[in-house]
Amino acid sequence: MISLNYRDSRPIYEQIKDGLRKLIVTGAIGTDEKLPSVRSLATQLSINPNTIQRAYNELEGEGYIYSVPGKGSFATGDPDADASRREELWEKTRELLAELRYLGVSQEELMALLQEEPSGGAPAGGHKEGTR
Amino acid sequence: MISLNYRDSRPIYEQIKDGLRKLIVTGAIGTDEKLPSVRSLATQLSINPNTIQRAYNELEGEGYIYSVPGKGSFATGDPDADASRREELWEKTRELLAELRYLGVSQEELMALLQEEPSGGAPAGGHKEGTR
DNA sequence: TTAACTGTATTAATAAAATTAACACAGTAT
DNA sequence: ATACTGTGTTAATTTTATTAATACAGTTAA
Repeated sequence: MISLNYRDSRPIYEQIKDGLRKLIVTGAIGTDEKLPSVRSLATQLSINPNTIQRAYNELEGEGYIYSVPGKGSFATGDPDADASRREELWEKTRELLAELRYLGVSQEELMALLQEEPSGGAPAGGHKEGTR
Repeated sequence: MISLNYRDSRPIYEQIKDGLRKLIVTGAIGTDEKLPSVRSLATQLSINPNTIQRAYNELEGEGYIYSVPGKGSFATGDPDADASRREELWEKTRELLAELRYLGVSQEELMALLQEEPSGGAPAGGHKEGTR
């Protein structure tokens, strides 16, 4: 489900955050779908539960998941509460595009990337309201 | 020229790398233009020269600058040697787009971002979110 | 040639951050 | 009742980042 790269300089909890977020935004983990429990994921990845909890906690703070004590953690379907995150991503994308252009990527290629099949991901239609 | 954010969890040398890279890929620092010296930038930012050196060293490894002992460090003009970096950025962009879509950004808005003036980076008005 | 720059390198000490460890508490489900 | 679940706390440990103090060699201009 998630793979860790210990040669990566980035902290483990960051890698976990990115991995889970990717699964969520691509739709691999659907709305209100249950994520692995803190302890099970810790066991699976052979790391400390506290590290997982940190990742989950921050993901919840960013609006990507919500947690119900005693039940579990679930993927959020409606993340629109987070406008600053969108601003941040917007700027980051702008910078990435600038760098890609610098590296010789043409406008046509970038256009093609944009037209790519959105990986079955974002639920274009409505979404279900969960218990929140 | 470069600003540091000590509240940011990211290491200083990473912030410096990103800042300089951004200046280079946007053309703010032109081809073969001289970068501030290791010591002067360290003094300017009130940090240790070794930290600057680390940033410069890694940027050189990634092909964005080249250094001449005794003379200085300069921006690279022809970075095409680095194909893996492009691959990495490509994938990163793909993930960013997926997340932006998940956050409700429409294809039209993304298209607009792509059409933006590549150089000055004129915001061309906010990308205010519509009906949600 | 001297003086003041430049990048580079090395080793050690210190500071900061991440990770682990060992628990405890309370809610949920079977 | 038992075994899950998320959450919280405190401390120890490990890893990483940063600083410190030098040194060496090439460059540049006075």
